[in-house]
Amino acid sequence: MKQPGGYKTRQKEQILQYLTSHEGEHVTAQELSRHLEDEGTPVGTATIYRCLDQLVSEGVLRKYTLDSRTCACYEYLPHGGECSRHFHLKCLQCGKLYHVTCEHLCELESHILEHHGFRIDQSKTVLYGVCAECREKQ
Amino acid sequence: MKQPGGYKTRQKEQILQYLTSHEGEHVTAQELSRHLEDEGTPVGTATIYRCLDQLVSEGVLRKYTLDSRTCACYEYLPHGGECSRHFHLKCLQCGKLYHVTCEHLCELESHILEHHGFRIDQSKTVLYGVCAECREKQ
DNA sequence: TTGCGTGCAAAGGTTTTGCATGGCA
DNA sequence: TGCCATGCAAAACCTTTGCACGCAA
Repeated sequence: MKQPGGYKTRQKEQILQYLTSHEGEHVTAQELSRHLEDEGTPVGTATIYRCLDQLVSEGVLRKYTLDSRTCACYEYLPHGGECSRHFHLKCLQCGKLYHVTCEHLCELESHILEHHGFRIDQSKTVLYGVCAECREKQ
Repeated sequence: MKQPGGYKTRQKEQILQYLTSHEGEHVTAQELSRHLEDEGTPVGTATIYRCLDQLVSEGVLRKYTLDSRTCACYEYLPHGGECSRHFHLKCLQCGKLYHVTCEHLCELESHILEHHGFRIDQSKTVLYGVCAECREKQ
């Protein structure tokens, strides 16, 4: 999580606006570019990538690289700072992101720290899998 | 998991040989290419990718896409894939990847499945944090 | 001999970089 | 005014594809 970030520009606001209105979904740079063009307010590719990177380093977005896609996905993180206190479960099928606060996970964290010497950074960690809803559909 | 695959060639054997001798590590196509060139037995890029894809579809290798890397990683699956039930811990500072097989993690998996209805896919999940070595340095 | 495997080069797609210009504060 | 942000184009990368030739079975 860094400083407030630089100037406020039309491009930056539009990019963030799109991401926030697609909470819980993963968005690619290309989708974003296409959307902004359709809106009649195109933004250069380089700018899109630069803004996304900036938002990621500010902790506003999270960057994913899913196997199914050939390109990176970005997702808005709604709960800001709170996300460092719980784990994230990301459904590979519907793309939904679940925020889980659970003693088991806290225990896991301390177990790994004590027995494996590794301090997990919850804000960077995402557990991937398939959620209950999607499993029922099958 | 498919049939035995086609002909046996020098290139195919060397690629598999490298992967098996680096069990537990994530290898990229580029590293593989570089290695084979250093050995004095270079293999064309296209061939490398074609062989890797083939081995993945045969279930011999697993393909990853880690966030930190921009390219895909491949890993040999020692026991036909089913027994490689371990989690990955990735150090954000030194970049090292740790493979952890631990009952605690298996329990965690079943806990999340039972209590949260979410089936974790270990092959897609990487726990990020800081390893013991890097923490000592600080 | 048959047809898959290989290597080269070119194409394709995503992301980054250089540089001059534009715009916020 | 001082910087950062933007846009364009080109570059840098990773991966795939087309095609002629090579080689395993």
